[in-house]
Amino acid sequence: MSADKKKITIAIVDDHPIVLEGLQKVLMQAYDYVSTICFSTGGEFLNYIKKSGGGSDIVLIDITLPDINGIDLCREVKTLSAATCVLAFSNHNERSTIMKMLQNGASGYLLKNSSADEVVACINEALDGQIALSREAREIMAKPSARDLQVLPALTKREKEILKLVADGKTSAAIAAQLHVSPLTVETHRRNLMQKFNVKSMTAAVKVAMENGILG
Amino acid sequence: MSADKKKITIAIVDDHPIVLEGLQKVLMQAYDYVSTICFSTGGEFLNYIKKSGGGSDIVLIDITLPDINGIDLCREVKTLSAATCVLAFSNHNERSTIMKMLQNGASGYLLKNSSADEVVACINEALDGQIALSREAREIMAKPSARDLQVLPALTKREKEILKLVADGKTSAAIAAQLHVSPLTVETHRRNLMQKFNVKSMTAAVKVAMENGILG
DNA sequence: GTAAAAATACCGGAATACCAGTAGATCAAA
DNA sequence: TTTGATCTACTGGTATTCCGGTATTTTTAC
Repeated sequence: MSADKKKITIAIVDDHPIVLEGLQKVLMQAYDYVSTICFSTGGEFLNYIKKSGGGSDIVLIDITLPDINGIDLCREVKTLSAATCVLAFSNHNERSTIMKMLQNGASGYLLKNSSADEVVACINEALDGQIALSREAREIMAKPSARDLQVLPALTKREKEILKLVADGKTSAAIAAQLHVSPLTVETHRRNLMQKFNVKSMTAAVKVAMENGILG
Repeated sequence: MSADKKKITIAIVDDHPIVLEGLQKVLMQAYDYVSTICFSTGGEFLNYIKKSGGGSDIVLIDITLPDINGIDLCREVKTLSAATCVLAFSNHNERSTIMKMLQNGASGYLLKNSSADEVVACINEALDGQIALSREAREIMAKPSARDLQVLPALTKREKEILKLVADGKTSAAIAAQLHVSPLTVETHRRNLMQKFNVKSMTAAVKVAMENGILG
């Protein structure tokens, strides 16, 4: 892989100083003409884009950040500066997370356990206009589990509210009293919830909801 | 802080090559007389201890490793080589995880978002024979939440089995048939489960169990 | 302004879960 | 070997959920 002749700018947004150090070291070794610029929060990077007018060629974004999640940050970056290639650099190995990043305009996804070579290879692919996934990310995308394909039911506000109260062990009567509605209404919501989750009892509905982070 | 005159050996066990690079860079800058040695699995490090007879002065261990968890690895390291100071270097910010590491003989706990200075300071403290916690780890230890203090009920094999089936939406009759016992027995287990979790319905029990990773 | 979605509400009845208390059988550890 | 924990099982009764179908009102969105 020949080094790029024109100077490229790589930004890194990660709140782990040690990771910042490691990436900088790896990138300096791999590229002759590169400048790296580090940020520990999403806000700092967005400010930089606005002030510098254009931003970096590449940005590596951690999913977990102190002020904003990497998925939303990715969308904002692409809105402000469409030319910037966003690569996720994260520990999250859920298929749904990778999907969300790509949906929001990311050019690729790197698991944090990627080797230095892999990181550099992915950056090159991204610069080349391709979608760059690290080895493990590719594997995750290749074999979706049954759970990945299961479409989560869209719950209404009221349904979520009632689901939470049911999960707290409250009876329909107690919930009705608390929400100032008829117990019969609560019963209807329960039934709709079970239908949406495609389960036979609220116990199972709570389990599925917990698995998918809808509750708690 | 004056640099140590005698040569110290720092081992790092982490399956993230970038973190390895970063730590190496930081340690090289901070210490004149230091040699670092990296491992990406717990097994590799244990082999190294056995072969080298004694191991390193300090070892930084990630909690999440491919072959063994950092807590068990810590215990094994201390058994093989009591003189080695173990420092956890992890993303896990649960109070219970920090407690478990300390219980198993760790000399300290560093969150991965620690600064380079903090890492060096903690290593020095550990070398000095003290317990070294990073700023955030100290904060976590200082204010335990209600959930941290809540003692999880110890469930028997059978209880776990029945809890899982209940969470799948099965009725007592169905569970009884599956396990070849009386439905009345299943009812008794249900009641004991609710009592242990201190909740009023199995729905709530499932929620608490899911929150604490008892259920898949 | 109108159609779709959501929230509300009802009936009757069957199924199931929850409650309180008790107790024999089994098995592992002290 | 005896004690404690676990698993098993029962009686009898009450409370609650779940099922089916239906329908009005309020919000939301195009």
